[in-house]
Amino acid sequence: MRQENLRAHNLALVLSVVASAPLPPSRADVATATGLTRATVSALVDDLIGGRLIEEVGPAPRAGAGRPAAGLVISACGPGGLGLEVNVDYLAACVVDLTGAVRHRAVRGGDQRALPAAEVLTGMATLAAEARAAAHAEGLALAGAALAVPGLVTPSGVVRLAPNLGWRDVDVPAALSGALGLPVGVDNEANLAALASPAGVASYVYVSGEIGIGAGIVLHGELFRGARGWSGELGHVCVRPDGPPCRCGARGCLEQYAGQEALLRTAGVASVAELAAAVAGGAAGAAVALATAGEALGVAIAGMINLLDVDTVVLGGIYAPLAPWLVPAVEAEVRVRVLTAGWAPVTVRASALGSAAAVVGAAGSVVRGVRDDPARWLQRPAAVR
Amino acid sequence: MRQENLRAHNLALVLSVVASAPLPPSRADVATATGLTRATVSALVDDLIGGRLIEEVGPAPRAGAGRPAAGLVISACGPGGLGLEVNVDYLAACVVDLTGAVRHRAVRGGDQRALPAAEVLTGMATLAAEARAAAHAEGLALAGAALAVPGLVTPSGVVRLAPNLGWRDVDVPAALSGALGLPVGVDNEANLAALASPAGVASYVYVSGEIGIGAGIVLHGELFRGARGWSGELGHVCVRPDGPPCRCGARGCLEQYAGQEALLRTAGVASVAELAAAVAGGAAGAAVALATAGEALGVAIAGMINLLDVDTVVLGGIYAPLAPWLVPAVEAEVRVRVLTAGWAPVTVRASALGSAAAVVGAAGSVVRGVRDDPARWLQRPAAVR
DNA sequence: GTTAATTTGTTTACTGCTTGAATTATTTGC
DNA sequence: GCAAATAATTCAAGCAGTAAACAAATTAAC
Repeated sequence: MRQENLRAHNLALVLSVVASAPLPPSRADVATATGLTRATVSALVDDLIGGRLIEEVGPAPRAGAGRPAAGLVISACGPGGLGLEVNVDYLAACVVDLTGAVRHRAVRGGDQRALPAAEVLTGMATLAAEARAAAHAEGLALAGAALAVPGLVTPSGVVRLAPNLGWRDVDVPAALSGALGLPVGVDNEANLAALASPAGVASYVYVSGEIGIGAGIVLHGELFRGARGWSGELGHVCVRPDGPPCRCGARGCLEQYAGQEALLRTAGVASVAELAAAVAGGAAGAAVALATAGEALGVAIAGMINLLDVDTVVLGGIYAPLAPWLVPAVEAEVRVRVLTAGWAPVTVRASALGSAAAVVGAAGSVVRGVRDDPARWLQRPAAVR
Repeated sequence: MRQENLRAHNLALVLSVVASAPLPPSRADVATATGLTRATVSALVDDLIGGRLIEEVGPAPRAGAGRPAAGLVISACGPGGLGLEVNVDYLAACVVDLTGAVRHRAVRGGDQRALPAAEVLTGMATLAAEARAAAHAEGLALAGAALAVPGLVTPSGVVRLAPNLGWRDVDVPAALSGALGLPVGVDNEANLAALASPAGVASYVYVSGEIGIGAGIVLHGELFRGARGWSGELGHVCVRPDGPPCRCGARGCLEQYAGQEALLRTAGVASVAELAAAVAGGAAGAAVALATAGEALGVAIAGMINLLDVDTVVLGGIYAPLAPWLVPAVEAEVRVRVLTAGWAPVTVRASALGSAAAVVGAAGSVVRGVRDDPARWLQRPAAVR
C-alpha cells in the first residue's frame, strides 16, 4: 500500500458516505462520519466535485445558528454504466447513472440460439451503440460496460461455456471492447442480477430461475465468487440422492425438480406465461407442478441458509412471476429445515426488477466499480470523461 | 483511513510476506514482493525487529556475486498466544509462538458437566496460569488468550448456550480476563478448529464431527460467520427430504446419517475407537455403517461445494480417525455431484491435529491477531511485552 | 592478488497526504 | 447591530514513502 492508495481509499470512503447517507450530508458531517479532519474532507470533496462524481445542493433549512451547510449528493450527470445482456430469446441494454437510477433501457427479442456467437455479438454491439448515444444525449459519460450471460465466465471475461446459447470459449471483451470504445466486463447473469437487488440488506442470496438455476451470493455487500469463481451452482445441489438423472451426470439435482423444463413438463404447458395463467385460472396440474417445484426449491434453499446464515432470499428470473405460488412452499420448508429459523427469521421474496435484473445489475456493476475506486476515474484524461 | 493506518498496514504486509515466504527472505526480497522500496522496507523491518516480531538469521549461501543478504524470519521468542478449551470431558490449554509452533500443551481430564460454570472456569484459570508460567519460562510474552467452547457465543464473548456443558449466558471474559491479566476472546470450537487447519489454502471448510456436525467456513483466509454468526450448520442440511426425523424437527438431516449417535448405532458399537478397531478388523457391519455415513456426508459436502466453490475439505473431530474409510465415499459423491469437479479438483482430507485442533486454533487466533495488526503490539508499553 | 562487477542495505533530499490551528464566511438569537 | 455558533478554507508542520546516491560485503575475472 502506497501513499496514493491512501488518497484513493479516502476518496472512496467519502463517496460511500455521501452515497449511503439518508440526507445530503455537509462536509462537516462527512468529516465526523469518517474520522478525517474537515480540511482533508474539503480537499477530497473538491476532487470529487471536479470529477463530477458528487454535487453540491442548496443549503437545507436547519435549526439553530451557524453558517448553513452545503449538502452533498452523488451526481446524476457524472459517469454512467452500460449494462448488456445476451439471453436465449432476447438481447437487452441499459444505462444507469452514478446514483443507480436507470436512464435508458432497450430490449430486442429474437432467438439467439439459431445464430453463431459472432453474429449475436454484432447485434449486441449495435444495441450497445444506441444505448451509448442515448447516454450521451442525457449528458452521461460511460465509464464502461458489463455483459450478463447465462453461463460460466472466466475472470478475464471469456465465456467458457454457455450451454443454452451454444457458446464455448467466446472471448467477449475482444469482440465488443474495440467496437464500443469502452472496457467490457463479463459475468454470469445470476451474479449480476444479484447485485441489482440490494434492498439495504448486507447479506442475501439471489436465486435465478432460468433453464438452469443459479444463485448469486452477496455477503457483507460483496459478491462471493468462491475460490475459483464458480460459486452458487444451486441448480445442482442434491434434493434426492436417488432422484431422476440430470444432464450433469448426477441424480436428483434441484434442476430436475424446479428447472424451467421440468416445471413446464410437469405442468403440461409450453411457457412460463402460460403456467402463470393456468395456475391463476385454477388448473390443478399447474398447482401441483408449482407445489413440487417449491418444495424442492425450499429444501435446497434451506440447506444453503443452514450453511451461509443469510437472512434474505430473493427469487428472480422465471420465479419472479410465479412467486405468489412458490414463496409459501419455500417458506414452509425453510421454517422446518433451517435450524435457526425459530429465532432468526428468514425473508423470502420475489425480485422487484423481474427479468430486467441482470441488465440493470450489469450496468450497476460498472458504476459500482467507479464508486469503489473513484481515483481511477478522476485520473483518466479529461478527454475521455 | 489515516496516515498511521498506512504504516500499520505496511507493517502487517511486511510481516505477512516474511511469514509466508518458503525461505527466509532478505529486505530486498520483501521489497520486490510488496512493491515498496528497499528504504521503506528497511525502516519497517527495523520497527518489527525492535518489537521482537521478526529476527535476522545468518546469511544463507547463495549463488552469484553481491553482498550477502540477511534472512528474515518470524521470531520464535516474541509474543505468543494462549489457547484454552472447555469441553465435555476435559479442559485443555496450549501456548503457541508467533511462528505458529506449539510450545506448551496441557490437558486435564474430568467430566465438566457435573460442575457449575463458575467452578469450571476456576479450574480453567489455574490451568491457564500454569500455561502462562510455562510461556514465561520459554521467554514468550503472551499477547492474549482465546477460549474454545462447544456452543453458541455472542461477539462479546458471552456463551449464550452450550447444551452439552449445561451452560447458558456465561460471561467468560469477565470471569477469566481479570484473573489472567490478559484480554480473553471466546469462540465456538468448530470455528477455532477451522482456523488451526491452514494448509496454505485460502478457502476451505473444516467439518467437525462430534455429537452434532458443524462446519467452519474459511473464505479468502477469513472465517465466515454469516449474517448473524450462525453459519456452517452442516449437520442439518437435508440429505433425504423424507428421511428419519431429526431432533431439530425436520426430516433427513445429515446428522441422522453421519452424526456420532447414528454412526455408532448403525455399526452396533459403543465408541468411535471401537468403531475404528472394528472396521480395521474387517467387521462388515462397521464397514456398511461407515459407507452409509460417508455417502450422506458426501451428498451434503457436494452441495456445499456447489454453493461455495471451495477446493479443500478437512474432516476433523471423530471423522479424523475414521478418515481412511470416509474419504473415499465422500470423494466419490463429490466427483459425481459437484458440477465443476471435472475441471476443478476438490481435495478431501483428514485434520492432522485431531482433537487438539480447537485449542491450537484458539491459541493461533491470538497470534493471528498480532500478525494482522503488528502496529498495535509495537505501540503497547514495553513493560507489558 | 588486485580490481571490477554485483547485490544488499542505508542515508539524504524530496514529494504527497493528513493534521491542527488560525482565518474567513454566513447564519441565528438577543 | 453585535455576539455566538457553525461551516468551510488556508497554511505551516509533520510524517510516510520515494528516488537516487552511497556504503558495505561478497564473487568473478584478469
